[in-house]
Formats: sequence, C-alpha cells, structure tokens
Amino acid sequence: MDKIKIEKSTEEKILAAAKKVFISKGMAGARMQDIADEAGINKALLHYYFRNKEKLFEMIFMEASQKLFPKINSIFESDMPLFEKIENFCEEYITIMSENPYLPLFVLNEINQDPENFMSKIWDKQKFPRPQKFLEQVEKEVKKGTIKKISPLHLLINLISMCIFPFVGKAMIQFTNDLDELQFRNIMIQRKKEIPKFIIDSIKK
Amino acid sequence: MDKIKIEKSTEEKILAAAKKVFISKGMAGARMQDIADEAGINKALLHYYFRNKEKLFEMIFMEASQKLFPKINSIFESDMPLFEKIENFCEEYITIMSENPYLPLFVLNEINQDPENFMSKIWDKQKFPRPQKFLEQVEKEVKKGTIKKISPLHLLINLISMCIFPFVGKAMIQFTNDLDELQFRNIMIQRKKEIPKFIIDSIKK
DNA sequence: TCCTTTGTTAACCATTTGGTTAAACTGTAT
DNA sequence: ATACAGTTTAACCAAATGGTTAACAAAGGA
Repeated sequence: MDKIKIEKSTEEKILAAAKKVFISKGMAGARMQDIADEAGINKALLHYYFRNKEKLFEMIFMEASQKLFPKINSIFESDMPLFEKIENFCEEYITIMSENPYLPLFVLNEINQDPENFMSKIWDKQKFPRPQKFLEQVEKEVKKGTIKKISPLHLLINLISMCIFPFVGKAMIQFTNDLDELQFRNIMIQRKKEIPKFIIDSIKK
Repeated sequence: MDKIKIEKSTEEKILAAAKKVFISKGMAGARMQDIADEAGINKALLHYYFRNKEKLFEMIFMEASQKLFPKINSIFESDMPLFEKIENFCEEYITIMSENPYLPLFVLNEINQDPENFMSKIWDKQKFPRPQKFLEQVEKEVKKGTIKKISPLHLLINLISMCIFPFVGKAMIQFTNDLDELQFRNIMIQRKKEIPKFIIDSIKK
C-alpha cells in the first residue's frame, strides 16, 4: 500500500457519499441519514453544507449528467472524418462510462421521472448534445456515395444505443450471460473496437 | 365514440393505477395515496385488496418483467434461420415495447436498485432470457462461413441494445432531436425494419 | 487571553407515509 | 323485513424522514 491517505474535507466526504447513495438508490430512494452515515458525519452537518436534499441532489445530478453528455459534443462537432469520428466516440465514451457504470441508468431514470424539473433546472445550464453536425455529415457522405444509403438519425441512435445500453442493462447482461465484474469490464473494452467495426461494416460500400 | 364503457372491477382499477404510478415514479417514489387517487378509491381499500405496498409492487413488477423478458426466449430458442430470427425479434420486441415505452427503464432500474431482492423473489419464478441457442447459432453460421467472423455475444448485445435503448433514452432522444410523441412512434416503427437491415448489412458476406 | 467565526453534534420538531380499525354501506339469500 | 357476507370509507396510529435548534468544540485573530 503505497497510497497516501489524504484527509478529505467534510464537503468532499459528503459529496462522495451523496454520489454513492443517490446513484445506487435514486433521488426518491435515498435517505439523508444514509448519506450522513456513509460520510461518517452527523445528519445536521449535511444541511449545514447543503441547504436541503434537493440542493444536494442537484449538485450530484449536475455532475453526473455533465459526465454523461458533454463529452459527446466535442466529438460530434469536430471536423474528423465520419469513420474516425465513430471510432473516437466509442473509445472515449465507453472509457468514461466504464469508470462510472451506474451513471447512465441513474441519469436517464431521473430525467424520465421528472422531465419538467430536469429541463428547467439542469438542461440549459450546460451544453446539451447537439448531434446536428453529425447528422449532416452522415447525410453528406450518403449523397457523395461514400457510404450506403442510411437514415442519419437511425445511425446515430444505433451508435449511442450500442455504447450506452450495456451499462443500463448491466445487471441483466451479467446475469443472463453469467459474467462477473471483470468479464463485464473486458467485454466493454472489446466493444470500443467491436462497435465501430460493426457499424462501419454495415455502412461502408 | 362507439366505445362501450365497461365498468372495471376495483381490483382492475387498482392494478391499472398502480402500474401507472409505479412505472412513472418507481417503487421508492410511488405513494400509496397517489395510487388510491389515481384509482379513485380510498387508500384503505388498497390494503384490503393487496396486503401492502411491497405485495402490490411485486405484482406490477412481475407483470412488467414478464412483458420485458419472456417473449425473447420463444424467438431465440426457435428453429428459424438466423436472419429471419433477427428480423422477427426486432419486429416483435419493438411492437410490444411501443405499447409500453416506459417499461424497460422501469424494470431495468428496479433490477439495478435491488438486485438481491429481485433475483430471489422474481427471477426464477419465470423463465429468464436464455440466449444460449442464439449464441450457438451465430457461432455455427460463422464456422460455416455464411456470415462474417463476429463475436456472438457482441452481436447479441448489439441487437438488444438497438431495440431496447431507444425506449430507455426516450426523453433524451426526443429532446435532443426535437421529436414529439408521434414522431418518436414513427421512428420506432421504422426501426423494426432498419435494425435488421443494419445488422444483416454488417454481418452478411 | 478573550472574542469571533466556523464546524459539529445531540436532541427535537413537523410532516409524510404505510398501514390499521371500526363503522357504514351494498347487495343477496332467507 | 332480517341477517349476513363482501366491500368501502373516515379517522386514526406509529414509524420514518427531512429539516431545525441550541449548545458546544476548534481555530484563529486582536
């Protein structure tokens, strides 16, 4: 153990605990007491640092959704060639999500459970996925005849589905295929290459 | 309006209301009072028909997960040729889910939030997805050389990802692409054909 | 050393929530 | 009419839960 134990500040301890509890139980299922226990502090201290449950949740959710979304844009809006862009996206995206495998389900579920609140408070504060440029790029390639005729939107949905879904359905996939954590991790590493290959095989002429 | 209004029994009213509330708010977020209101009855009547929240939830969750899972098996384990099987799966699966678009997120989220409880109580009561035969079939086709060399497991994950994820990420997809309910429905109808085409284009020789 | 600010806690409070009870209502057979 | 079973409700209860308070400890500056 050459890891030096650095004293985390109380605020950091709370945020780490809140992240863990919120992501595993969701906003409705999380208990302030659980978070306090997890952080090893008194419950009142939570309210000293963060006014209330909603504020604390918002902080965690913001961080989480920022991890889930904005990395997408920088790739989608870049000037890379299409195939390279697809490869890049899979690589980057799966790498980030592998470090936070429960994050996509958490974010998508909370969005779904309270869309109005989500949109108003969280949405416009950060850049949201703008797939426009990607869609146009696909259309251009189709017209140029460099790839098969395919609906850009369906291609986009296929791409993000194959990257994100395995994390959302992690428990199901692991159980039906009898995979432990390590095996799952390895499969996701493989998918960084498998998905682009699968897509490009499908659309290249 | 030539629809005849048939009086639903109280039990049916409760189940319908519970389904609606549980699926939109999840187990933890659902309130017994909400369900009672939705059903237009007194809260105590809920406990008259279903002992407690857990029992009521279990009933709804069972029904939901039975809709999400077992239809898969009959197709996966049939003797259809591979391409036909893929076409059949997409067609059937998306049709069912289009009638219950929020069901996949609900089920996957609850599984994730309480895996132990899920496994013990719900899991073995019903047949669970057995993709074995599908995987073997893919491997056989690869060896025969009728399709490209591809990992059967990745192909399977790709298939279910592209079918299920759009429902899980419905809110996100609708928002980023500015789609109303009807447009989303139509895109999912297209996907019944688009997904098999996309897959077969990728793996056929 | 005293005083002020910041951090931390135990005890407490008000509301929400799942669940119970006992009474009342409804239809049906006697 | 009466009795009886199943159904429905208003009122109630206890536990859980988010949040507050007041007292206390620690740190630092005058």
